Order: sequence, then C-alpha cells, then structure tokens
Amino acid sequence: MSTIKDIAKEAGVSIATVSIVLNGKGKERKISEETQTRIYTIAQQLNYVPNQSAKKLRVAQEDSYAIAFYWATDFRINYLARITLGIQEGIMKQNKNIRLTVMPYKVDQLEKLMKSTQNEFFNGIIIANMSDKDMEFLNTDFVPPCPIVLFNRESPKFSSVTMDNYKVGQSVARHFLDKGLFDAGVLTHDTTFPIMRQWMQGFLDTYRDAGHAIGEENIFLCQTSSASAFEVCKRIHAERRMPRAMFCESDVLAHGMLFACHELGIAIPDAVEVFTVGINMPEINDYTVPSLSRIDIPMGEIGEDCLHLVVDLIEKKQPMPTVEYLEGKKIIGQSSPLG
Amino acid sequence: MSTIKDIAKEAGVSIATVSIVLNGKGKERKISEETQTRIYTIAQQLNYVPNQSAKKLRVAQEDSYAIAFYWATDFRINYLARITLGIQEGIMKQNKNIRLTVMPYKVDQLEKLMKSTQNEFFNGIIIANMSDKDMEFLNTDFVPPCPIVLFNRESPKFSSVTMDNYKVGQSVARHFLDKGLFDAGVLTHDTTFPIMRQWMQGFLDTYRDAGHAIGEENIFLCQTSSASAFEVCKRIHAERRMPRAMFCESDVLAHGMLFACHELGIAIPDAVEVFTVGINMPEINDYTVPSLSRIDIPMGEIGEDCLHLVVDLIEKKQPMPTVEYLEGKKIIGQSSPLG
DNA sequence: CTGTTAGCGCCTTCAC
DNA sequence: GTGAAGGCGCTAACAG
Repeated sequence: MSTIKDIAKEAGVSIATVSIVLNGKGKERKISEETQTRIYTIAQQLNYVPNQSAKKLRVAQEDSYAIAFYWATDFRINYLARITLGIQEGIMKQNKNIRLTVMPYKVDQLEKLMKSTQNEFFNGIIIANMSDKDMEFLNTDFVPPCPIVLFNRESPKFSSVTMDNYKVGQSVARHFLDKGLFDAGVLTHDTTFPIMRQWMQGFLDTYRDAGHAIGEENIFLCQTSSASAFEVCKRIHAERRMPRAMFCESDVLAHGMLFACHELGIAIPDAVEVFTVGINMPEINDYTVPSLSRIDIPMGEIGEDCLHLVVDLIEKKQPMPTVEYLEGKKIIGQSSPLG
Repeated sequence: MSTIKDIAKEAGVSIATVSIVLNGKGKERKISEETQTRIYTIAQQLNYVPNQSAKKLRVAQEDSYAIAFYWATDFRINYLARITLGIQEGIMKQNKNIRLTVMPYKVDQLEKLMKSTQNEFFNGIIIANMSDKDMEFLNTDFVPPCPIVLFNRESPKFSSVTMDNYKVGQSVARHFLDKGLFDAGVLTHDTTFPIMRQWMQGFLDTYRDAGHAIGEENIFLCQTSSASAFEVCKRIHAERRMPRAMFCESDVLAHGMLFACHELGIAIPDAVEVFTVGINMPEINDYTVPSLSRIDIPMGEIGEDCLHLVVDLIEKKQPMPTVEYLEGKKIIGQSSPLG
C-alpha cells in the first residue's frame, strides 16, 4: 500500500502538496497544472488508495461506533435482510454515528473468525445464526475483544436478545391438541441450529404429556429447502404415512409442503393441517395457497433490540451478561384455522 | 468522547499503562491489581470507548478497503439480502481485506447522504435501488469522493452493472404473443424506480408493434405489496376486466394475484396466464401455487460484479465510467407454460 | 511495575 | 506555489 509520502517522494514535492492536490483543492490553492497532473499520474501508477482510518482519525468523529454483524451463511437468506433492517432501525433511533459492517462466516467457523485480528477493530459485535459448535466455542474461556450480543440464543456468559423457543413448539402443539388432532407429525431437519431443536422439543413434549406421544415414524427429516420438503412430502404420501396435522420447522419447508399437497390433490386443511414457524417475510406467508398458520419470529425487533443492547454494553450502561426476551406472534391462516 | 489520555490523567498513571490494562495485558505485564481496577473503574465512569480508527492506523492493515453499500429502503426487502450476499461472494473471491458497510437511506434522499461527510471515509460506494430523483442528482455536476458503482442503472457519468431491462419486457411480450394471447394487461405501480418503467415499456411497445396495442384500461396500478395486488385483482375480476394474460411487475405483486385467483376460483393458466419479473428469491416462485413463469433478475451476480468493478475502479484498473451488462434468466413455470 | 517515546497516514496552519 | 511541523488516539519497544 503506497502512501502520500511515497507519491511526494516520487513526484519530488512535499506531502502537503500531494494531500492538497489529491483532495481536489489544487486549483483553489494554486498548485501548477503541471505539478497536479504529475501527482495524479504517479498516484495512479503507485496504485494509491487513501487510508480511511488515518483520515478518520485526523477528523475525529464524535460518538462514532463500529459494529459488526456476524451471520452464518445458510439457507435462510431472507433472515439476513430482516435482521439487518431491524438493526438499521435501531441505529436510526440512536442519535449516534454507527457503522454496521456485515461479516458473513461459514457455519461452525466462528472460532477461526473470532481469533483473527479482524474483530479487534469493532466496538461491538452482534452474532446471528449460531450453530451448536460455534456456541460451544464461545462458551469456552475465550475472551472477547469487545461486547458481544447473541441473536436468539442463550448463553451463561454472553448477552443476548432471544425468545422462549420451547414455548413456540408448545403453543403449536396446544393449537393442534385443542382441535383434537392427535395424529401429528413434524417436518424438520437434522440441524446444527439449536433453536430449531427447541421448537421441536416443545412440540413433541407437549404431545407426549397429553398422552399422544409422536413416534419416530412421524418425524420427517429433509434438507433445508422447499425442493427437499416437496420430495419428502410426496414420499410420505406415497407411503400413506401423511399425518392429520403437520408442524413445519420453517416456512421454507412449508412452502414445499403446500406445493406438494397441491400437486397430489391433498386438501389443506381438510385432509391435513399445516402449522409452521415463520422465519421468512411474514407477508409471503399471507399469500401462499392456502395462507399459512404460523408463529412469526420477530426478526426485526430482535435485531433492533440487539443493537440497543450492544450500544448499552459499549457504553457500560448494562451489566455484561444481560438477556432480553421477546415473544413470537401467532397468526392463524387457512392452513390450520381455529378450532 | 474520552480517550486513554483522560483516563491516564484521572488515574494518575501513564497512557501506556492504561493501554496495557485496557487491552487485557495487565497480568502479563504485571500491573498491580489495584491500578488495574482503578483504571477499569475510571474507564467506566468516563464512558470510555476505544477509537477504532486510531487502533487500526497503528496496527496498519495491508490492502484494506472500506466499501459502502447504499440501498434505498423500500418494499423489496429481500432484494437487500440477495445483493448483500452477492457482494459478499465477490469479497470472498478477492484476496483482500474488504469491509462492507450497509448504509440504508430514504428514497429520494441520496443527495443529503452524499453531501454529508459520512462518505468521506469510504474507498468505494455501491448504490442500489436508485430513484429517478436520486439519479438526477448524481448526474448533476456533483463530484463524488470516491469511485461509485450503480446497481442495475445506467448513467453517462458513473460506472454500473446493469441489464437490458427493456428486453425483459420485450421477451415476456413475445412469449404471450407467440401463444396468441393478444388480450394482455400489466399489473404495475406508479413508481419512482426507473428500471421498472423500462420493463413495462418493452412489454407495451412490443404489443403495440405487433398490432395489439394495450389500452389504458388494461394497465392496472397498485401499491408495492401483495395485499394491494390482491385487492386490485379482486376489483378487476368484479368489473369483468380480467385480461387473458397478465404481466406482473414483481413477484410480490404476482403472489397477491395468485392468491386472489385462488380465492375467486380463476384457473391459472386456463383462464388467465401470469408472467412476472422475479426480483425476490427464485426458490419461492418455484413453489407458489401454481409455480410462476418469470424472468429472474440475477441480483446476486449483479452484486458480485458491482464489487469487482468498484475494486477495479479503486485500484484504477478500469476507466471511470465502465458499464457492464448481464442477462435475466427466463424460467417457465405453471402460470404460463410454453405454447 | 510503570513511564517515555516514536511513529502509523493524513490534513491543516503557518511560514517562506 | 510549496514545505515543515504538529497532532488526531493508540500501541509497542525500550527504559528505568
């Protein structure tokens, strides 16, 4: 990386002159045309790129925070949009100069990222989509370089904004049980994401406690795509194993299931009722055919609260492990109406 | 904003000691427990927040670029996710330390943002979702502080990655015309986004040139939501004005239309064929009922190319206004099958 | 155990 | 027209 000093040396002028010219103030300061073009040419040759840290340091921003948003890249890409938007709304409500840097990372690779020097330069970090392995790493004796807030996770060591995920599954189970739908199944996937297991656990436990334990044969695994859910549903139907009520782990899976039922001529909700967790855009689930009954995870709000919390932690207005709880929003659509 | 100097003065120690302690190296450097706690307490009292620019300057990153992604907040929130992901993929392919900062702004307010000192601290800027007014501003004699790349826009002055948007509409029109569907309509909205008008224009012109001009009465306006499209479709049907073929400006609108047709018992594609521009997640449109025929805008690729281009501009490897073209991807679903 | 000092790259004031 | 010098906040080497 070349600096204005290099350019000055090369051009045979002082660094001040270079700075003036490169900031477009050459004319105003009456630097000769010839010197100016020489400086521009050399800057180009040397591939000069201004160092923004130096610039910023000089100009001294007041109340300026650099916050990183780490998110594991996985199938739920819309997730990112909703959370980012929520965080941004949080930023706008703060009367501060906050820069949000999006840092994607591969699932299970948080350790590598945290140990790199990268995050030495943030004032705070928000982490979303953490896998079990990543969580495990965080809970070791690793010392973070700055305040960290976890998105929808719980940890004894770190602050977070989360929800009662077990209750999500419970609530869906009660909905089905109240309607007398005892033959239920779950469409899920072998996942490295812990909250999903909590949803399922709450559902399964509630059924078991009600005396209608759901057997292994009614737990259907698929990949994290609509396409996979579609295939699995077709198979379930072919094998005549379709239960009377199905709890889908995510709307991505539910979309695949709706499509399969449509193709196969299975009436929803008459032949099978569908309930899902809404982790995508709520709007989309209102206009599927039929519209989806679901519990929407308030991604935006969680993101916004994460931002507020991380700022509070940076400014030491909250004790280090602070945990905040939000509620999911139950929405009844056509796929599983009220009893 | 207090600095380590303030803390040092308050604690009666040197700034070096403060730096050591605050960086967690107190034990290793054998700073007394008492001094350490004193420093921590004072830091907390003074509300100390480390200046990351200073830190970064000192530690000297090699080849580190700060790139801003400006995006106008509007209804197409998934848009953001796809683009960000594309940009990030571009970043990963570069062997450089690139920070992507997401900067949302209100539609038509680009001028305000560009004139703030904010963007003095970026090496490059990618702008998405620009409105006419914002575009107009850019094309004045405004001098940008760094290279700028426009996402899916064209400008005589700025570099961009874009597509032949007019051709998108043309292609849809030809698809309908080839099938003999001369009674066509468009579901669109009065928009401040120029590319959408190009889609529609290509469509309308092609129909007109084929001798089947589409009248005002077949141009249906709605808001930018599925809900609005749903309402408009119900009205069109009630007034018996539903055309034989409909071109929707975005999949968000198409979803509303599919739902309306489902509710009203209008068979797709038998009674009305639907074609849309896919600006959302391609996957979702494969699992609507029925699946959507569409031209998908390659958001991810465009984003990735924007990143590569902006880096090239920063490094002066491309002349200033460089324009790159990509192609949309035509996908035939059930809502308007091949002739 | 703690302090002094020398920069990191840039911009601005002042002097020539 | 141009140069020299100072300092933004921080860290690391070196000195006590």
